[in-house]
Amino acid sequence: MRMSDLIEEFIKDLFDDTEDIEIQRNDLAEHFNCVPSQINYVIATRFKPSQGYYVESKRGGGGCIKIKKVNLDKSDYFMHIINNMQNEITSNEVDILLSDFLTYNLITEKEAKLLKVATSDNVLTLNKDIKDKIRAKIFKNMLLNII
Amino acid sequence: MRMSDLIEEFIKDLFDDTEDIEIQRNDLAEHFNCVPSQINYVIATRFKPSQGYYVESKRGGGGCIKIKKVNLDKSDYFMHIINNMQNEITSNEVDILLSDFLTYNLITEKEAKLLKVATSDNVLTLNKDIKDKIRAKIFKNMLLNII
DNA sequence: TATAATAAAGGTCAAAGAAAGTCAAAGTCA
DNA sequence: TGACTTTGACTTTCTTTGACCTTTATTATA
Repeated sequence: MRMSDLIEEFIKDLFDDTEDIEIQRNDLAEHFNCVPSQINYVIATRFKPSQGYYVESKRGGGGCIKIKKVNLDKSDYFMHIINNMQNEITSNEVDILLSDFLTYNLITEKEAKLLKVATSDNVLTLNKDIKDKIRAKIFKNMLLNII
Repeated sequence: MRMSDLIEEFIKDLFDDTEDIEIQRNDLAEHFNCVPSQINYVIATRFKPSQGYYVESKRGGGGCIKIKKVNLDKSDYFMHIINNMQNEITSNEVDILLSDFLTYNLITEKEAKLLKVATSDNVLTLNKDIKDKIRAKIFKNMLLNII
């Protein structure tokens, strides 16, 4: 499994029953035996606002990275995601959203599978720019129907 | 025997008792001493939706190709539909199929709705010729995952 | 005490690496 | 000859790594 996926999982496990966590970049990097900037990569790709996370950090001695999960009720959460989604989305981003939805039991496995399939790269054989737009449309519209 | 046939056989043997497998293109190519793109050829020609397979992949470090096998015996009717569908379909034709599926209780209302949304004209804002092709792909692949 | 130096975080960005995808030319074989 | 197969150069996507930068806190010093 990919290092970045492990780190992502690790961080998500920290949200046990709180919605606010704090990590130290260097410690985490050491724990995973990777360069510190990899933590930034994971946060940048897996904890974006459009995925329902807010991140803030502080440098200097005692610095840290705080990640906050927006925790709304089901339909608000979806609306948040839908509203904050750009009008394009990559299949990677879809994967991450789906895994979040599943984690919080917002959708069923079957629905996740259908969302995934309908928006997958193998199915949407189009140029990248237009593909990501169509994907976003399909995704949003399907989501609206699942709510 | 042809290389492609050997590779096909090899992959099919991986479906031992699971219906989901994962391969690494480069490893497989190395194993068979062929160029990596030959794996794509095998997948493209022997693991099509009409043959009951759903494929997805991911690039980059730790990337892989996942193939899912659909059990056809149970769903002759679906396979018949998938097999006989041209590689393009209009939204009207989708409607007709969906209403048939519902009539015979092959899918749920919810699934029908999702199929409809994901393939609707409003969502697939593309030129007609390409639109009907993409629609067919989405439809087939979603169906495979509903079976 | 105010200031300067140092240490201790975290941030950025681009290059390198690791997969898989595409496409068309060349080869094979019935 | 025409359909299928093999090959390889080139592309795209995603991840990993590292050198260098900025911000903040602490400590030493005039």
